Amino acid sequence: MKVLIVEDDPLHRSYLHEAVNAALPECDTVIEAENGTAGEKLARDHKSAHIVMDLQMANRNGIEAARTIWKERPETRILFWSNYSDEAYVRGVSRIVPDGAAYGYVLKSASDERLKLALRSIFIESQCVIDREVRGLQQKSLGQTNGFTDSEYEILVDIALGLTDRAIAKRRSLSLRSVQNRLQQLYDKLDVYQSAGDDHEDGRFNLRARAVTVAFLRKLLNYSALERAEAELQEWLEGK
Amino acid sequence: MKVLIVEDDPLHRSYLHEAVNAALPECDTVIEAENGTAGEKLARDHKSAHIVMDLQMANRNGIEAARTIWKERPETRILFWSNYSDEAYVRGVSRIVPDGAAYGYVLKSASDERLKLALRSIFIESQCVIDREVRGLQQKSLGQTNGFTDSEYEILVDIALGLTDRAIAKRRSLSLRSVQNRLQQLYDKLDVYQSAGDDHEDGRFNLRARAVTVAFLRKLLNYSALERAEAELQEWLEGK
DNA sequence: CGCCGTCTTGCGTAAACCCGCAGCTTGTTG
DNA sequence: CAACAAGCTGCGGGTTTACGCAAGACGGCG
Repeated sequence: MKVLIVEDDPLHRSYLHEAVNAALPECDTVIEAENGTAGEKLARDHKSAHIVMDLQMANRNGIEAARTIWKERPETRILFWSNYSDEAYVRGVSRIVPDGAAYGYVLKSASDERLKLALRSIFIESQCVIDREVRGLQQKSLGQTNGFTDSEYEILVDIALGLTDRAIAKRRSLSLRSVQNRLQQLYDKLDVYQSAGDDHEDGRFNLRARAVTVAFLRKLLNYSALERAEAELQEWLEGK
Repeated sequence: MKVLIVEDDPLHRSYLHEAVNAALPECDTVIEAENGTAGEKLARDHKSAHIVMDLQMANRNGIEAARTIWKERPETRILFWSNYSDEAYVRGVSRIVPDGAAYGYVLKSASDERLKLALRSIFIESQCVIDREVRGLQQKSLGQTNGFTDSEYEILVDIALGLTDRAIAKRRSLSLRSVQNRLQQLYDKLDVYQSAGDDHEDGRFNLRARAVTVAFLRKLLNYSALERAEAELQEWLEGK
């Protein structure tokens, strides 16, 4: 058995290396990549079926890399190992995991024990292992309670990118008014109307900009989500 | 000599611990904190004069912590050790360093050697050591070439927070029109007018929102900068 | 001191945005 | 099938933005 480790940070990389050796005696080879691009290439060359992947790497982030890897070989097992459980990441990951694929999401703050368990469960037993904290987000995100619909999230991204209502309408094939409806829905859920109890009418917010910031502060959005969205936008712009 | 290490990640923390021991034989005690809040407390209790500080920690980030520490004891020497050289961080740090204080900014990607050298230079020789890459940003940021004025940066933050023109005017004691002037200046510098060469008039951007995103993608802003700005905003709102 | 560049401010306009009202299309449920 | 909730869309109007034009204000500088 071969395991590929894709991770920026040399310290974490060698820690992972040890953890893999300790948890998987049946693993005879460990290879390492220090960014997403290299990771993709190695995965292809070695036909890796077992990958431990960091999200958030400078060069090309884990989600991008995982996406192309899964596109080529959907049965690949990937354990995501990340510092954060931002909703943006969680959403990003669950958007790209192929049907029935075995994968995992473990936080870096987890104990050695938990990491090793996750490694065995995913790579040997083909089980999905999702960190409890992350799991919570996923639930909330899928169930509607307090969570955001896909269309709400979509429009959030669109205004975050700086599109006008008209442009959004065109992109999503909606009428202007519908776009604005969704915006209002979004403003509602983000609770963007004034900072709590402040009744001065002068301290008003620009809802559109405020919504984006609030989303950021709540980790609904983060840098990597923006980056991806921007790339998609550019693509769309190309295609007229 | 006593050294205080403030760092989230246990791996990095122990790495730093070793590096300090190796670089500074004159150091007899090393204490560790795993977030900003704990760091501040330990610094106070131990009257630490030598600190290695991570930026970007979950609980309370390094800039906040450094600010309060420096407020109490401005002669404290702090070495910032960070993964990133976002302009937002660099700007954040240089805004809080007291006159004549010895401090350093080293990237985590630097070699062992460089880290050790920096430790000695700052703690023993009271020199400032700024990573070359970071230095570049600082220059650009101070010299006007291609960089952003303080007032431009200020208004960038204000729209990022989601304030209306009117609110900004009030906050910064300007007329509405002046605020809008500065905005235009900002839009200019960020080059927010249409995505390169696209002459379809439909693909237009909402300049205000777009500016924020572009700033984010260029790392002029980041999460921690937003967080701080938001806190300041709330303070201001309190004070009517 | 007069010239000049930078910054501030007011006026005015066209466009974009926020949003209530109301008619329609759907999918769901008893 | 009737009833109802949920989402799409057009209309209309009050606000906010973006920005050209032009008149001061302030700070060098020859």
